[in-house]
Amino acid sequence: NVLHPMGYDAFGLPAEQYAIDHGIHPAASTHANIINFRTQLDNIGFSYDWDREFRTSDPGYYKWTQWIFLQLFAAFFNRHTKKAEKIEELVALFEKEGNKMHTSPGDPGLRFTADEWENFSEQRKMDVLMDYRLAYCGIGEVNWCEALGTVLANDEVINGVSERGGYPVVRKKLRQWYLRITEYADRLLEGLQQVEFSDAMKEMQTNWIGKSSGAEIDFAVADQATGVTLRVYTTRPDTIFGVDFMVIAPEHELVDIITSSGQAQAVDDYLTYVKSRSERERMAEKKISGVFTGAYALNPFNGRKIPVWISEYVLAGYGTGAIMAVPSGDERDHKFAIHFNIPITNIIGEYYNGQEANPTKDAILHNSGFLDGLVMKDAIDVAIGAIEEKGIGTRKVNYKMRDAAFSRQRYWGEPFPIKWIDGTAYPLDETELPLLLPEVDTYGPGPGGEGPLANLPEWTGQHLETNTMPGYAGSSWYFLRYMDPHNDKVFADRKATDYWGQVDLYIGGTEHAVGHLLYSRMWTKGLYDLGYIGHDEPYRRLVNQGMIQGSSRFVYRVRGTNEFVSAGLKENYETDEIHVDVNFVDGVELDVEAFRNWRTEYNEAQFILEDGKYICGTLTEKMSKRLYNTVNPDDLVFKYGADTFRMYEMFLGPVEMSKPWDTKGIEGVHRFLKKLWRLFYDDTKGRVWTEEKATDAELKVLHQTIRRIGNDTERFSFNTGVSGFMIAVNELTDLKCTKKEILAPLLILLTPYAPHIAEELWLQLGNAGSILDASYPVFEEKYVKENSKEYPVSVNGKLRTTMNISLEATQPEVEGLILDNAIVRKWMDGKPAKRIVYVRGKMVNVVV
RNA sequence: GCCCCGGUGGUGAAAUUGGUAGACACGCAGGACUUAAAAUCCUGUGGCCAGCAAUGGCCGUGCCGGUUCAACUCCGGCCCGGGGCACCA
Repeated sequence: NVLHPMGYDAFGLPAEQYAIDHGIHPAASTHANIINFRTQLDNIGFSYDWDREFRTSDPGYYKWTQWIFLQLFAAFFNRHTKKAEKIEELVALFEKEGNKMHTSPGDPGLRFTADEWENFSEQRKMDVLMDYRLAYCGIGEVNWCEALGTVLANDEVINGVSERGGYPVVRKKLRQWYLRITEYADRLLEGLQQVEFSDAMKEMQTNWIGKSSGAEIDFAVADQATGVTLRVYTTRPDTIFGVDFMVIAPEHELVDIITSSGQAQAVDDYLTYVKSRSERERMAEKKISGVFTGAYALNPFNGRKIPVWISEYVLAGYGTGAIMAVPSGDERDHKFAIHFNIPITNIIGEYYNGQEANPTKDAILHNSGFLDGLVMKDAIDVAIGAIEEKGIGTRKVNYKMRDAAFSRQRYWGEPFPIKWIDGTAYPLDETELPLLLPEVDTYGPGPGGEGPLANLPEWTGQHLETNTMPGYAGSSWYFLRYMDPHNDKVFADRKATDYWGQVDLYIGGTEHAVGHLLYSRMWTKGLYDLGYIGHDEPYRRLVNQGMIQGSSRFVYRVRGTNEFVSAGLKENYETDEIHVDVNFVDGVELDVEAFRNWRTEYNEAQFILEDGKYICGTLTEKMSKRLYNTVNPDDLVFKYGADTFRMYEMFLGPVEMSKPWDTKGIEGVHRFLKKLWRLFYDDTKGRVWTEEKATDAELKVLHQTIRRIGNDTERFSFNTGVSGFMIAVNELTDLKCTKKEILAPLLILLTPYAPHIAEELWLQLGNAGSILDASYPVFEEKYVKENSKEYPVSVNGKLRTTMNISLEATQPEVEGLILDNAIVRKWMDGKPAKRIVYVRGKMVNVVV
């Protein structure tokens, strides 16, 4: 019993941007695109269960996206039980014992007793709770994209520009909603051990989470009022005697406090410089820069004075925003020391060559006080022990992953079910869901960096949140909705989600590694913790399909002219490269006339040919309309039929592999299907299949094939599976085997590959019942007769017969034509039909 | 810079995990049927050498070494291509 659904993730930035660019409402453009997708999917003959179809932009769906958001809003992560729990339970604990057992993830320094909690104002209580919630609102540095007018998640920013559109992105402090995914860091890591993802995928997620263990250490700052300490995070406390300087991030809170008067101007200048640099510049050119604060920290073990510097290579957002620099062991620290002439202490003896840092853990420590003589990897624990004993630090685990930005200043997304009263966010009641996305006339940004909803008086009048949720909100739980798509009482009935359980097989691209796949894993864990579903990993097995790439063609226009030079001669001219529609190109040779007719500007184009031909340049790149290298599956389906098309795609190679689309070889697959057909029906003799008993040799072929294709299917090796069928058909042809006993079982195996032909032959064999799922799209079928001999000719799989046979009408024309002559003309290699007759339900007679 | 994944005929690729490398298909060459096409069928097709021939020999999975009776497969070091991360202490 297989759940094979399809639906549309229709909210989000791309859809809205497309709508803005084309001046239409996103709901309209989304709808038009869905209609188009559906037609193409049907054409290829996918057996999706369309009864379960939905769109994430439907109120009936996003009602539950909002509902799940409210559950996350009303939950916190209990670090002792390591799971999400209801926020009321936390409130009950606060009332009993304050927060001593549950420190605030958003404000780690916050401590209060039960009495203090009682005396907090309503607003204060809500503020405190906000710092615990799994979905929370806070002020944070975010990736702000001015051109898109919105905040982007880290994974939506590539090299300092937006993934969508390539616009500049800057850091900006804004009020934002977040998901506290960092609380799930360990669970997300552990979960990877029980799922079947590729090593590459697991590694991407592991690196993104970026768990590291070490220690936080407090260094006293010299000549300061008592109590001023500098807290650093390090994974290598064993190197503490090799610390030659400290570095704090430019945004660090101690910058103002510890900077000496003598260095004030220099520090000020440096901070100005850092501010002037965009995120992009910082990433592009990693210049060594920094400034001395004038202050010194004290090594807690030998009292040595260590200069404190400021540099942008230390990130404010990671660890404590401050590091202890060990130049002999860390490349960046080493370069910094050399650049600013800071003396380097060697603590690893001959492992350090004076030229470059050595990050080894195998050296024996020198110049290291009580750690002298220990191997570094053993010294780590010894050092942490001493640090904890002295009360100047603790063992500490850190993660690179940050909480996920969850709000967008856009229109086309789920509205937050949140009301703001006196600066405090209150959830709407469940009965108020769905909070409908209002109609708007324009999508321009609202005042003060707010979203378009802020322009609506009836919206802001109700104090509703003006941000909307990001594109990944709806896609974070849709697989659960497929299990129970029409339920209007709950997001999915527990019986349904328990029955279907995890997604057994998930097919998707690696681009989702650190986005969708991480977010949906977190949502699943949250719903599991709160008792709404019975499993905490959404996907049991993930397969990364390769991408079919486009093969682009270019023409070369001589600059400033309307003259085009063939690729082989272009070096002799100064030319501009122009993408040309691949449909005008046969291989690499341009159809000059088709090109002239393409656009009016080319009507008068002149060509400089080589050997009488115009040869185009080529490049393999992603398939995109913009690059004119798309192939429309409909055309190939029309020419060869859906079955040939499907089978050829499988035959191309392993599913995981990307490759340029090339129809070279599609004839071979088409020939296979025709050959298979001839085991059942002969061009001249008509029906040839029989009820005879099979021989041992024939049974051997059948059973070898069952085994081979069974194995190939298990291994996802569809390309070799296709080969398996070809071998079987060749062998059966050699044996002249036309026996139903052998052929019928093969049709069952063939069904996923060539469903229409398999189905039609199955029925022709007189078998009861369909081998296809009832939801399968059924195409037109034609049924022709020649001299009263019957020829079923599959139109689903579109096997072209030899058109030499002359066909006669056997029935007068009747009602409900499903074919017109234009279609038949293409079918019949340009020959028009004399008459098209619709008979016997779905059957059609065609006369040419 | 770091981390993954690849590299096999003219082409797409197989090789069930250490056991006859190149299955299957495309392309190409030759042949049969046909007035001729189309369709279909048959034969050959990694390279070099010997032979009229059946056939035989040698070399071959990016490069160089190693382990093994046996290596596309395992180990070490390079080269090239694709993808990911990017100052995370």
